[in-house]
Amino acid sequence: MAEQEPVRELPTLADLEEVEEKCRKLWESEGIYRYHPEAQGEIFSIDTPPPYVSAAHLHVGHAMSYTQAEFIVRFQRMQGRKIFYPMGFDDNGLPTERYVERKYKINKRNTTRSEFRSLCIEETREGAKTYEKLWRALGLSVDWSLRYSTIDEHCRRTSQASFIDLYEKGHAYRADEPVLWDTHFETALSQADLESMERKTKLNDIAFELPDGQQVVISTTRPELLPACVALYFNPSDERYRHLQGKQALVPLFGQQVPILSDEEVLTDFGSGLMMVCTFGDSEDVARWKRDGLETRLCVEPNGKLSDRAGAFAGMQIEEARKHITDKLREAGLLKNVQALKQSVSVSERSGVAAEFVMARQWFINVLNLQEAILERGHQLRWHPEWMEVRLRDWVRGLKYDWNVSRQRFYGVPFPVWYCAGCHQVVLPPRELLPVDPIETPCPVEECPDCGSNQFVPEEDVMDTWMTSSLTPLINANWVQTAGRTGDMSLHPMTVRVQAFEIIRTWLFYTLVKSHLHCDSLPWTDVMISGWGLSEQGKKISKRDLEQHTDPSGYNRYEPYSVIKKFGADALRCWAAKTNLGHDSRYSEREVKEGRRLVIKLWNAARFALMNLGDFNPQSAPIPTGDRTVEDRWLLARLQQIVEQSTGFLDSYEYGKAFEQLERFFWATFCDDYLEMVKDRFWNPDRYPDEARLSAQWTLWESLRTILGLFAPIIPFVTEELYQQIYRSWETAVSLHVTRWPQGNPEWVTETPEMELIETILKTVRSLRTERRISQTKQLSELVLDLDEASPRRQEMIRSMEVSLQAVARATTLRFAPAQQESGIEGVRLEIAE
RNA sequence: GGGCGAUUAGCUCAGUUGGUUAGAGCGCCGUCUUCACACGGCGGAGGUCACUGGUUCGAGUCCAGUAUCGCCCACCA
Repeated sequence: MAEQEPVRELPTLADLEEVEEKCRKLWESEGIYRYHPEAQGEIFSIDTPPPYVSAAHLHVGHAMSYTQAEFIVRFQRMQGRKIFYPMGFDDNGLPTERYVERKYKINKRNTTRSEFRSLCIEETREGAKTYEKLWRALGLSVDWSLRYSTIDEHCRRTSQASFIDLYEKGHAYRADEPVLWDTHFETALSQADLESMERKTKLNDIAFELPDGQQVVISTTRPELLPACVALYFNPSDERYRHLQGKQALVPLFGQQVPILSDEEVLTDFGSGLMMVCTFGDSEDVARWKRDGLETRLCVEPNGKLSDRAGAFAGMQIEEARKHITDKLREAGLLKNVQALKQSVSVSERSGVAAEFVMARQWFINVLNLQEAILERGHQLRWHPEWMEVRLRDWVRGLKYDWNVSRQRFYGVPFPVWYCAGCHQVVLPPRELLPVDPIETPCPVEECPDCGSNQFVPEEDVMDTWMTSSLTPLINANWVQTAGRTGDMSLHPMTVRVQAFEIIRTWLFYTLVKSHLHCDSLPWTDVMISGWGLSEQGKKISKRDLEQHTDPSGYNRYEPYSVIKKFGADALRCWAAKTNLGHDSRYSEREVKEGRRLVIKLWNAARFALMNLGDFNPQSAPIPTGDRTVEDRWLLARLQQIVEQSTGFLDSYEYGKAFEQLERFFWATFCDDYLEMVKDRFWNPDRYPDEARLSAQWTLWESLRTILGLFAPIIPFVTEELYQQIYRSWETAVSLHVTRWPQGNPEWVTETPEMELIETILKTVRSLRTERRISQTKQLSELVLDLDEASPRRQEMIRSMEVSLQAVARATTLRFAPAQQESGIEGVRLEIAE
């Protein structure tokens, strides 16, 4: 125990911001979030999303999901676990590149790789500062010494080692195939980079000519792909076209001959029942091209313009070409019909442009052959909430392609690969050289082991950003053994992955794949999936929302840092705590204000307690629970129940339920009822034996301390300050957040049947006061109880509780006499007098 | 077209394994200020628990179906 005297008075709460700042400084200077590898105990480690720093349009939704995870961290820390809580930043990827492109008005074509990269690095550094400032302001109990950035040396080494390991184990392959392509960023994409979008389009019926001069009509939404047309298909059961089997048709405007083939999957009732297949309009075209060995006639260039194959239309963008080709067909009388059609198309998630197919040589990771294994892994995880698992299941079952990991971009981790100029053999560097950039580093191998050539070509592509972020558990566990980094493979699998639902198909899925392939294990044992914070209207908070509501004072109601400035981090956290895990939540400033009210109420309740503890010595012998007054035992019994429930809820990630019942208990039971009942013992000490007053003091002292502990994970700041002001000098822990989670006391559970009477009388008297416009705190001259019709047993019980009843009514005297008002207790009537 | 989630008081939401007159906060109405807090206390009004059937002694809670909203997925060219 410390030497200093306890604070015997709490000031009124003047400045919340100041209190929070004080706590931040304390936590930092005491290093209470530090991970201690050498300490004893069970590890609780958290794999938390490294945000895209450049997409720095932070809103309260981000604050919500990070905070929800952090409630659990604080709880587990107080449970005595060794907390490993790193924070990462994801600097790779198209979001960063797009941000830089827009900010500096540059693109892939008019800048150099190194210039582009340095701008990205600069921007991400700035972005990371904004995030770190917010996370600290929010009170996230992150160990900042464990931070990583997906572009830093350790992460590059880890991703490159991952690639090499996968290659050596035969899970990575290079293939020249039609790949999903983003014509804006001019890079390949993977299936996970797509999202589907509804759009209105036109279904065009176009006439093709047969050798005999007859016409057949096909239906297509993409007439601009006529130059790429390689076949027509009909359904073999379709009598209209059966006679065409094996014949050739002439493509209008472009003149190539294409075979007419049949396929059972062609719908007879869609359009004319005759479809054209191009290289490539969609994934179905790709499938038929592969299956039937169709010709390859690409007409869309990587930049989204039509190639020379399109003749007069070459150089036009797709949309533009569509219009011109349609016009031309119409002029020629070959456009037989046009109808509106609603269509869902795959677009690139990052650029929003429709995905095309382009032939390109790319690196792939085998995932199609892992579907069963990953489903099994997914099932081994403990999901919170459980129903989120179906999102992974649906995604894995719907996989169509292996994972394309090549990106024709600048800002990302390079492939650690050279190719032999002679025989194209893949050449990999030894692991100790990692990370490498093959563009800047000469190939470490002198001559090709296959052909002896000493000329090598570097791989110029970078890896998909998920190649790195899928490794966060291995980055944290220092799988590649980077010197000087904290963490080792005892951390893998980690305890819990926390993230929102939309990246289950990417981050969660790919991470499962990586740990499965590298370590034959799960990456973590638990996953905690949060929902989204939405606008008041229930919509995704957009960049425009953030910009529109900026008022001159600099306050923006969706911007978490200004919310914290205005209402306090504790208040914002309360809002996050009110949303059940996995559910979206409409942001509501009202709810944040409610949180602030709770913080203030807590302060004031503590202030009240302290006012009555001036002569209390916590080192004296406690009064045994059994010897305390019925009110005190009643409070303690309820508190014990709350302790047990809170613990159970938080253990199963149900912070929302824990908070809800705790808040209700604190406000209604502790403040409104218990504190009111206990006042009389302090205001009129002469009516009570010393033990009754001491009983109240012990109960206040212990229950307030317990309440602070229970609230600590949700509202860490104000509870810390109260701990420091009131309890610190009597305890050893430097911070509330490294004290043990409240255990309560099994002895607190006692039966207090009398309290039912007291509560009933309290309610009735309050009601009468309100009805007669008497202040609740005003001392009444008299409480009259009429027991004439009560049972002898009840009479006896009531008479034994005179002091309590008088106290609860705040009456100077208690008299038994006839009365008129129903008391709520059978056979008992009462009356009050001012 | 398939899947998941939601539908409970004016608003935002709780309602554990089906069990007596369905809860909270905000808002509203009324009222109370020497003695923690008016960012407070007390009292009150307000709900055919989306709809239709079914199981049951009994359903907001279980089953089937319908509708509306949101999200995810899906090749109808």
